[in-house]
Parts: sequence; C-alpha cells; structure tokens
Amino acid sequence: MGVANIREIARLAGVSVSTVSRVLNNHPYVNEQKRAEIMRIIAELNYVQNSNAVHLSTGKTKVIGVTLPLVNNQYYSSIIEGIAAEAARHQYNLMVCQTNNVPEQEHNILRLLKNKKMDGLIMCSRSTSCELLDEYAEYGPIITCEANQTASVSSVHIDHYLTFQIGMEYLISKGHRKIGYCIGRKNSFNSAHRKRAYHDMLRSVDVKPSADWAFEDCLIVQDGKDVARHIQQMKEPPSALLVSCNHIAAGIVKEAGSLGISIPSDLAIVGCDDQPVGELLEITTVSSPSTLMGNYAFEMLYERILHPSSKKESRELAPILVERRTT
Amino acid sequence: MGVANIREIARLAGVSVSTVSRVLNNHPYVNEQKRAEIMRIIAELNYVQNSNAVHLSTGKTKVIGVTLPLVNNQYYSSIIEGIAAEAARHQYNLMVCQTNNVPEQEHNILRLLKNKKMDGLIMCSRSTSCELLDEYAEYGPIITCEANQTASVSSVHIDHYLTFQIGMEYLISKGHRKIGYCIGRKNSFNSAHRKRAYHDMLRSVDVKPSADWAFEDCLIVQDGKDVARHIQQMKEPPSALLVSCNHIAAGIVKEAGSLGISIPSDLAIVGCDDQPVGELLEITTVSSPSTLMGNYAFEMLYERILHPSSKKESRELAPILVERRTT
DNA sequence: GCTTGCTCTGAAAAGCGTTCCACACCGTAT
DNA sequence: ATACGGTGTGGAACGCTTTTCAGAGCAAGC
Repeated sequence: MGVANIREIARLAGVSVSTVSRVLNNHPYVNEQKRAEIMRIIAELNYVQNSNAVHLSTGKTKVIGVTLPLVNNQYYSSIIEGIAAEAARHQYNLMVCQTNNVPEQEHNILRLLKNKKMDGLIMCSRSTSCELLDEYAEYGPIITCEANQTASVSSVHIDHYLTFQIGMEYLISKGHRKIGYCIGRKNSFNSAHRKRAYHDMLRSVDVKPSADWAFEDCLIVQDGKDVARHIQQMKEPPSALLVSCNHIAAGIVKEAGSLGISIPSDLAIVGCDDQPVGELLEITTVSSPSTLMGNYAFEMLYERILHPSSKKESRELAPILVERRTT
Repeated sequence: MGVANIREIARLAGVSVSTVSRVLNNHPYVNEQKRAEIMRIIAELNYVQNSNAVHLSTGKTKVIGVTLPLVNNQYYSSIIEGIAAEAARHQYNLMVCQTNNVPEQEHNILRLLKNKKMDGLIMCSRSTSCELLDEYAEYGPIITCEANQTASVSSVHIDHYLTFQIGMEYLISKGHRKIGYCIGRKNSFNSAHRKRAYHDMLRSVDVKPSADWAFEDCLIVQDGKDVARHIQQMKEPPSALLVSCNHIAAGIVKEAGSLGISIPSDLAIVGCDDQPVGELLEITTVSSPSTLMGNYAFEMLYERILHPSSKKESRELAPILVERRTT
C-alpha cells in the first residue's frame, strides 16, 4: 500500500508513535523485540515516511539549490558535477535552477530559500544585487561561485584577474604585443576583473590597447566564428587572443582553420577555463578547476548548514596554465 | 522577520486563518477591504508560506525529478534543457539526480517519488528493472527517455534502431561495406537495438560483419581516441564507422587527424546525436532532437500529474541525417 | 412573505512526523 | 536503605497550511 502513516504502524504494533519514530530514526532505547516487530510491520505495509511531514517537522529538507545561467554549458556542468559528488556523499539532493541571467528568475529562487524549499543555495549565476543577497542570506546559507561584495555571503571563485594576468604574461613572454581579448557579458563582475588585468598587463609593456582588439558579448560558438571572420578582415589584426571561454576559443580555432588563418603562427589563442573541448582541440588554456570549485562550494555550504553562525569566508582558486597547440 | 506564520497574520488582521489562506491563494469571496489589509500585513511582516506545510497539506510539491547517468555530458544536458524550459513555464522545479548507472542509486531516487519528495520523475538513465518501475509508478507518474517494456510507464525516446538504420543505409549508399560501429554500454537496451540494426543492414548487402569492427564501452573522448589508434594498427580496418555519440566521434576524428588517417577518404565517420561538438568538428551525424525530447518528456509528465488515470503512451522521435564533412 | 442563491467568514479537521517532558523500572553504588 | 543513572515508553505539543462544512447576511425572484 504505502498509504499507511506512522500512527497506523503504532496501532498495529501496539506501541506509541514515539516508539515507531525512534525505530525509524535509529534512536537507541528501544526494546529489541519491539524494534524487530515494528520493522516487520513497516516492511509488511511497505511504509515510508512522508518526507514533507519530516521537512515540516524538522525544518530541514536535505535539498540544496543551484542556480546557473544555463544548464547546457560544460563549464557549469563541471561545477554541478563537483557539487553533485559532494552532495551525494552527504545524502543531499540538488535542485537545479536555470536563471538565464534574468534577475527576476534569480529572485524567485532566492524565495525558495526563504520559504524553506531548500536548506541552502549555491549561486553560479549572479545577476542579483549584494543587498538582496544579504537579505536572503538571513533565511539560509548562500555560497556564490563568483566573488561578491556582500557582508555575509561566502564565495568560492576563480580569480579572474589572475586568470587573465597569467594568460597575458604568457602571451607577452611569447613575444606577442598586439593582444586582443574575447569576453562574454560586457558588464559582469568577472568581465570587469578580466579587463582590468588585460589593461594592466598591456600597460606593463607600454602597449596601448586598440579598441579593435576587444571582442565582447561572445556567448556561443558562433560568436567565436564571427570573431575569426572579423579578424581576417582587419587591417591590423591582433597576433594573439585571450578568450574567456574555451567553447568560444573553439569556434575561433575551427573557423580560422577554414579561413586559412594559421594557428598559432598567424594567430595565437589562449582559452580560460577547463571545458573538455579545449583538450579536444588542443587549445592552450588557463585552466580553472571548476569541478573542484563545485566540491568546495558544497563543502562550504554544508559547513554553514551545520553551523549557521560561521563567518563569511572567501576561497579563491588559482588557475593553471596548460600549454597545448594553439600558442 | 520572516518567522511569522499564517496564524500570526490572521491575528494581526483580526480575521481567521481561512481568510488569510484565501488571500494567499487568490480565492474569490474575500472582502476587498480585508484582502487589502491582509496583503498589507503580509508585506509588512515580509511573510511567505512555509512550502513544506503547503506540500504536506496539498500532497503536491511542484518538484519533478530527473535522473541521468552523469550530469556533465552534453547529450543529457540538452535533454535537461528541454525539460527545464517546459518546467519553468509551469512553475515546476527540477531535482536533478546523477545515478552513475548504479541501480541502487536509481532505486533511491524512485523512493523519493514514493515518499512524496517529488510529484513525478523523468528517467534519462535506466538501470532499473521493469517490475520495479511499474511498482513505483503507483506512487507517481514516471516517464522514461528510453523505450521500456513496462505496463504503466510512458516513454519518449529516440528510435535507436532507426538511427543506426539511417546511418548504415547512408554509409552503404556511399559505397561502404566494411563498416564498424562504436557504442557505449555493451548491454544496455539502446545498444541492443543499435546492434540489431547494424547487423540487419549489413546482412541486406550480404556483408558478414567482422568482430573486429565492433567497438564497445566507448564512454569518454579518450575511448574514441583509442579507437582511432586501434584502427591504425588493423590489417583490415573498416572504411567507415557508425558512432553512437558525437563526443566519441570527435575523439576519433581528432586523433585520426594526428595519426595521419585521412577523413573521410581513409575512414568515414557518422555520429548519432546532436551534441554541439558534432557541429563544431563538422561531423556528419544522425541527429536526435534531444532538447525536443526533453520538452515532450515534461509535457507528458505534466499531463499525467494532472490526470493520473491516463494510459501508457510511447512517443518515438525520428532522427535526422545531417551531412557534414566526415563522410 | 418566502425561497433561492450568492457572497463572505470562521471553526475544526486533516495531512504526518519529531521531540520534549514525565514517568517507570531496574541495577548499582554509597 | 537510599539515591542515582541508564533504559525504555507514551502523551501531547509543535511545525503550518489547506479545505470542508456550516452558517450568516443580503438581494433578487415568485
């Protein structure tokens, strides 16, 4: 059946609901005979707890939320993979919420934390203001997978300034001076850090960046292809590109091949994450440990679920340069 | 704040909890003045319902589960994308459960359906017996994204026989006779259909397949690379390969390039899904509409959540041959 | 004048498990 | 002999909302 409830079990076993509850939760102090009998009846009736009643009663759900801009992207998939592995170890379930970078959708998910549909939240997307984040952090722990300026929300993140710095230093050391970059959303926090590193590094070798070398709003593979086409048309094209995502880099590399742009001699490419397509196409990349980031994100969240009082903490992960065939 | 409950609101507004509940749920028959006052108090106290109490009371959670073997795989990501889009339209949340194809983990997720943690379940992985599936289908609707032989569980799936048939017919029409194949899990239902189509098609042109042409357990990109190396060593290599996943095909194509195997003249490659890497590397593929499959899966599940009595239904999606540069 | 049918409201039950508190019993230590 | 600590058990409150049912008030129709 499975329609029975704990009271029914208690009645059949001739004990109180308290005792059945103890059996269910493996509490000590239950007579072994009764325990066995209760377990027999539970098995016979095919009974399981109603988890909503458990949630209501305990105030916990064993569910954590994960927001991300889009589900079908290997960078975010790697993070989820890391979160999922740790979550499974601790018997937590994952609620995955695609936000499309729409603030209102993110807000809706924050509300799920407030109304106790989840015990904590890991935000891989973030279009929400710090104030709102701090406000909702009162209702349950939040971890962002980006740096944030809040008072209470911990984060684990890639150092994007350092990522671009490493990429730039590497390209500069290879003799490049006309270096361009490709980034995604023009006004995101991450992009700001990247751009700052880009300008700082160019300045360090007294190069004045050309506005033509900046490619923004590169989100999908096709955008990378467009960049390659664009570069072919340029009078004074960059000799190297630092590209924020490997799938964009892949688009550039692939289209360059078709256009007869030789890589790396005409154009060197450095990607900036650890998407598998980078390995497949042998793209040099400043690799970010995104699965590890997911592991840490869950660990930190879990810690805060257990000890809600702990203080804000920021964990920064260093990227690693992986030299392959595009430089 | 935020700690108030419906009773508190009722007390402050000088009405009963019923009336507050009606306001919360937009029921008619509430005096406009009271409604306004109640809404004012709700806003002032920053109150939201405790969703666990709502779930307990209504018996619904507005959550559906999705099982998949692994999260970090573009084929499954596309399906989830399709599910997520439809789910969002109907205000459902997604619980994503990675099973690693371990039956016991799948069983654990089925239990979540039984104990009412979710209203329905879409299974993209399936290592579970039909009996078990039928048993759990009593507790809530289940849709599989593979064909299944159960009495009660609906499915939406790619016709894998047809997929391989189309691929084989195409390769045969191109003059190939020494055709090999790569598949993933040797003993899965899908693989069985694929192999059957493979043998049927070869037989139709009186070719006896060599056991050497069968590559099984191809799961990750490296497996594809290994296939390419293996083929280079062969005395009598196949002239074409039908590959069940594009990421495997990508590994083959890429490694073949390094090894000096010319594609398609030495070796033609046909992939069998719609992973973006196929487009990127211009791999000819028998494309399966996986995002669409996700859309349908949610639609069918939703229909059954609303009308639990409806009968088993199977929806088969036809793949489409996309000719690119590897044939 | 009486019936019928809305509109509006509240009490109470139902949904179900956890946990605190009180109590009882038994053995051991003082 | 008495006190104390551990073991075992049940009652009842608690977590919170939805929903059914009963009833009140009021207007329109016959």
